[in-house]
Amino acid sequence: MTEKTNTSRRRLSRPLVLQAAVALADEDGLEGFSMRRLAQELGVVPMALYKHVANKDELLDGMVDIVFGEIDSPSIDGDWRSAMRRRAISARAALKRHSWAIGLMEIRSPGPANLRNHNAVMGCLREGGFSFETAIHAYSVQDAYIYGFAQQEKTLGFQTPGDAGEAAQRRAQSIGAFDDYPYLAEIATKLPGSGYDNAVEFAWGLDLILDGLDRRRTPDGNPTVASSAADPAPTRPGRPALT
Amino acid sequence: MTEKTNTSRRRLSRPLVLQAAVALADEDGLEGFSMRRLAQELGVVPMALYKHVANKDELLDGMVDIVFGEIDSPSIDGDWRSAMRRRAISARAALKRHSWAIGLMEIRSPGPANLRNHNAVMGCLREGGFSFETAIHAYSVQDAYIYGFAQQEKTLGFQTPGDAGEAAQRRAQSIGAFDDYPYLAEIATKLPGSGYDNAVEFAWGLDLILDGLDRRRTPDGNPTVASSAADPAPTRPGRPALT
DNA sequence: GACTATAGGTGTACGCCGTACACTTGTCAA
DNA sequence: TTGACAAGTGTACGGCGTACACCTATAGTC
Repeated sequence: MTEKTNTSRRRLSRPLVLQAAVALADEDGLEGFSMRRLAQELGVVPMALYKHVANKDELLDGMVDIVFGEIDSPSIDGDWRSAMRRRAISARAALKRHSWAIGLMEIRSPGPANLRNHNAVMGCLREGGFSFETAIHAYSVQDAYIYGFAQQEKTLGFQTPGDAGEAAQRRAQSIGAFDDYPYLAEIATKLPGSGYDNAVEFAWGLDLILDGLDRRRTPDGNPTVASSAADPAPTRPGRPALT
Repeated sequence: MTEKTNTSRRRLSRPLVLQAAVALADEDGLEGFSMRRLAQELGVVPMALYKHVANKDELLDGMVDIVFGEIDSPSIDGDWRSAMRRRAISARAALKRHSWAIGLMEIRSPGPANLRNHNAVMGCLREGGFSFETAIHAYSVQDAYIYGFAQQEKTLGFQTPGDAGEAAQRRAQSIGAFDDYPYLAEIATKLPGSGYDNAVEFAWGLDLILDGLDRRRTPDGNPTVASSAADPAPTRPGRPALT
């Protein structure tokens, strides 16, 4: 089970390499992930990989785009709010499945799935009645929250309600910090019984943000950045008029 | 200017090592940062560092806690909202100064400055009238936003309004994606003239979140998690009663 | 079926990395 | 002056990404 478990025989291909790479990172995290480990997993010598990917960075780009491909692309028609909510929740799920990707989603140079998703988000907001400026803001605040939350969730590393409090308690006690930090102590003692759940936590903040966006969506909202009069969304099917 | 510019002579110390490490990471980023480079910068052989830090991980812990120390700790008395706003803005500033720390703030095991800050935030919320459950939510959504925004800002890498549009344009064009992604194209063409500013952007989302928190702060707010009746904050000066 | 071009797998090697372990040396208390 | 001990040194090991030259198995032609 440790050697060449995967994929019958040699004769690699780029998709096969990418897929094996994602699987390996899912298992071992990004620290355990190396070109040499991946090659071994594929039953091949390390340098063989370089016939299919330019280098490790480019490999990571491809892996990240696979994760992007697992995120719901909102449709342009329909309720912007529920579409955004669905996308955010599916993004959190994807990042939970592939938590090695969390630091990378925004760093690697964007692949096709990334571009498609981002275009769809922006389109959904524009067609949902957001001005250009406000759509940019809305985009920014949502993505910051999604990726930031995923990062936190990865760190704290508890998923079941039971674990949550234990983790907090272990942490605080290991520092011996209860006396100096009464409010942290409150967390350590109260969280265990509170039925804390990361999915609920994520939704709470997400809905707070979506509420706020809805409230700022109206065309008479505050244009915080220089903007001209009416700004219609790009013409739908093809390429918009771009001066 | 490349060799032993720093700190006159040998005779290291832990704070000196940490400080030099932060400086080096500020300059070269985390990729360029290695024990060997740091030792060289200090005019010392690599193994000398290990007399003052246990290993690279522990060194990173110390570096991160220095960054935490540069973040405003909110005071417990006074307006919770302005205190939270100040903390968030100072956190963004610190992460901008030390952008290498962005992926690390939540991963490394917490140091004293970290604990102090987190305790102060929780205290500020509790004394500001948030129920325990809501304070946890408030905490989570704020930190996710702050760290997520910092991550995005680091990636996009533009700071001056001028750069912003150029970066977007360069990005989109390098992919040749204009035709397929009209809404991304809109960003690429409109952002340059819009006076985009990361500080404004950050504040927009931050205020959206703080508005939402204020709206949910009232004691009759929705206790999403199991909670008993009245839950007073921990008694102020010393350690609260913890059953 | 034999021949050959070439895509794809191999072997070796280099310079980086973190750090274990045994050593020398500089400093300060007695 | 001495000697203990903290601090800096030198050497070495295994792992990393990957450059470069090499071999080989397949596929298209006759």
